[in-house]
Amino acid sequence: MPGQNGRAFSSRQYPCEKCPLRPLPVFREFEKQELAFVSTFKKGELAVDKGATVLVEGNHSAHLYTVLSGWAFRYKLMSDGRRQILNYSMPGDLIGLQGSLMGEMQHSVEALSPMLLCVFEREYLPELYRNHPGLAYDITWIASREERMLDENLLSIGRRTALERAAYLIAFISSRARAVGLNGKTPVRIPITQQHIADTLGLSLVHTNKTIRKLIDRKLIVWRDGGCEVVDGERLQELARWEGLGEDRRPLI
Amino acid sequence: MPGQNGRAFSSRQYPCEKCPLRPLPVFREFEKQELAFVSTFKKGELAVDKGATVLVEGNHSAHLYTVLSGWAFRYKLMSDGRRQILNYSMPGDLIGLQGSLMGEMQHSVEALSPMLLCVFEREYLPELYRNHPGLAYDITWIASREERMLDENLLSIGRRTALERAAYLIAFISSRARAVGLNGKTPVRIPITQQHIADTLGLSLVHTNKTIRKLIDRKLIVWRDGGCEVVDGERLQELARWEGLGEDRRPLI
DNA sequence: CGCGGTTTTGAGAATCCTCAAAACCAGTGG
DNA sequence: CCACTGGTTTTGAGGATTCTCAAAACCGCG
Repeated sequence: MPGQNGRAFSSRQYPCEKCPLRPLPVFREFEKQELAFVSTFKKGELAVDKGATVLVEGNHSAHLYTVLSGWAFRYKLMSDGRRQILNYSMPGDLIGLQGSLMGEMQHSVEALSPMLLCVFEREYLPELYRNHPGLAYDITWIASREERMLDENLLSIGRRTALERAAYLIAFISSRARAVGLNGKTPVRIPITQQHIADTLGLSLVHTNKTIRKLIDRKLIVWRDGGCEVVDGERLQELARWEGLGEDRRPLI
Repeated sequence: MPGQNGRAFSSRQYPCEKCPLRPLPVFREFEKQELAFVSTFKKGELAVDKGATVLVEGNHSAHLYTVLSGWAFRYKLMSDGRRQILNYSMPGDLIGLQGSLMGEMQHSVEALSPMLLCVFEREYLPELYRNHPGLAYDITWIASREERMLDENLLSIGRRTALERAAYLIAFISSRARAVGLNGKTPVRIPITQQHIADTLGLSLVHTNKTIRKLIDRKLIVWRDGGCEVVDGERLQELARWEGLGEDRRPLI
């Protein structure tokens, strides 16, 4: 049943055994039985359009997703409309864990590009914890990784200057994208607008624009096709005074 | 062996069965066998002085702690000394989970007051996951709760005005403290300096002082004995445009 | 060509910063 | 009891950053 509300449920297309992400070197090897369970845990796939809302703050979601392809962002709104983007999601990332654990979503998620999501049933989570301690550990690990990213973002918004912040954000997203193989011969195009950047950095749109322009003028990034590409990641990272991702292999649920 | 480095290891004083925190209504009931395991999981207690560093960024910690009493804060430093406080810890909170899962600590923790900590061995964590899925779930839940708090803090720093931010922070800490029964007849005294507040809100000390003063002048808080007390939590929350904690019962490891 | 979304520019105003010094306060030692 | 000390809070002032308002330019798309 395609098309409703920017969503389309498809029957499964990628069986977990042939997951296009799993072979990537960032993801740790899985036991055969772990893979088997994940496979039963997976209910199907969901295609969402660019701009579609995947999860809504305040809702009680029955599902949990892993991004197969595409980009999204997680955000919170204040009652008067102020928006804060909390983090970005890209292939391999889990979406909606907080909601699955705590009942109610405390943030919303919106697609930045067309996406393909693996859908998992929240109600199988207890079984996962009962019978697959390794996977349970992985899920905690993933939650902890998100926490680490938030720590870093908090440091950034709280203590970096506008220019450093912008440099950090773009270097950060680009590093993560690189880790999941989103760089072909040409660098990844990060599909965000300056409004998204502003809402991530805690700056106004106007000032964000002037800041981004500096990065462009210094030839650290380019802006094209409604998105941004990193030209010189090294200098970007240096400008941000950022130590880098420092991530090893990680699990993929 | 008391005294070294502001720490003192004591043999166990509070057996888990007589935990002074567990009876509080915020904490969910535990199964007998869960309690038994937590009891074996607990290695002893650690007393730390005010100002002592409990965990250091970059270190590989063998332990995991639960706060029995006292206050602490979690923070990150940039190479040039800028500090960002990420969150506060109070009785019932777990400390050092990130380090236990990911190997290396990505933040430091410092005591705001004398503290008593329950010490757990990190190496028993796999056993916990293997034999106590309920507790494993709880740990993930706790990680997720921390993530939720960080989301909220990020929204605050990114999108609230200085006055709203200060109001939010104090209302937030005070709500959490109230939940774990830190309010006697008189309101809790939050043992922080304005420098801590500045480093949490991402503001300078001078501006923080002027902002806090407004809260005092409006009789929303008082400042005394080197700390702050909430006078009117309702109006504080309203001023911050904050929805409140909205927390149900939670596990206590 | 017209349209909506996005980026860019300019300008004055508000917020927030740094620097610098004073006031305050608890604890320490004379 | 008093002076001294270090940490914390307070005040003032000028300057930098960032904001809001407003409008223009740009750009892909129907």
